[in-house]
Amino acid sequence: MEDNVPPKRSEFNKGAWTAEEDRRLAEVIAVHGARKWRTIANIAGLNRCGKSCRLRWMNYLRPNIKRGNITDQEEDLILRLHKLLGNRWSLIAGRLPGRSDNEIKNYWNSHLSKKVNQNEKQSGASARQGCKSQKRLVENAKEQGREENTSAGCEDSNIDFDMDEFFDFSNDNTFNVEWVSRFLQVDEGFN
DNA sequence: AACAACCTCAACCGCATCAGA
DNA sequence: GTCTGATGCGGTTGAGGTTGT
Repeated sequence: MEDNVPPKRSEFNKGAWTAEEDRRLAEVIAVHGARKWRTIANIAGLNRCGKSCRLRWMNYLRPNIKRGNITDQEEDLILRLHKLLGNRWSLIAGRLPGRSDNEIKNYWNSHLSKKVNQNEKQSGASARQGCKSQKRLVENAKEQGREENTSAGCEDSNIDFDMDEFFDFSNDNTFNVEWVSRFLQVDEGFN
């Protein structure tokens, strides 16, 4: 029955990574950089798919990665950003240095989603307020003269401007930083 | 002490998007 | 413009750990 079976991705190693695999992956990335993940997996002699290597690097091996001990400040920021962005974990993680999208997502699912649900039960209107907040976000952004680049979308919230670009703080976009922090302050009143 | 129920988090999967040929 | 492989993302799963009975 096993004859003539073509190689499949199911033949890759799965499950938890060993310390030796971690070491080999880190070594190869140190030399070749964190790209071409399939090549990296081959060079390292890891019987893992490229995706698996990337995930391991991004969530665990990457330099400066922080794991566990999410502070109150970070938690607060996650809550606020989730309110703005929804389940766009990579964007949220991008605002939390050293945190991975996977960790943020896990933390949300195991801790914060319950908190939020409880809060929403306590104040039934809060969900609607959240929508209002998002609408205000869009309207304010447009008022600030950013009508251009409004094509990409966030289907479930009817936000129709390019959130990725809007929240790209990486290129000295002080307008965004200041504006969002103002928004977050104003939004306090809705909680 | 033993077991069940629950929780956490690392890892996998499928899909969407991007980039190069 | 189209195709194909690579990459990135969010949802989901399951093993191991913790807590409650």
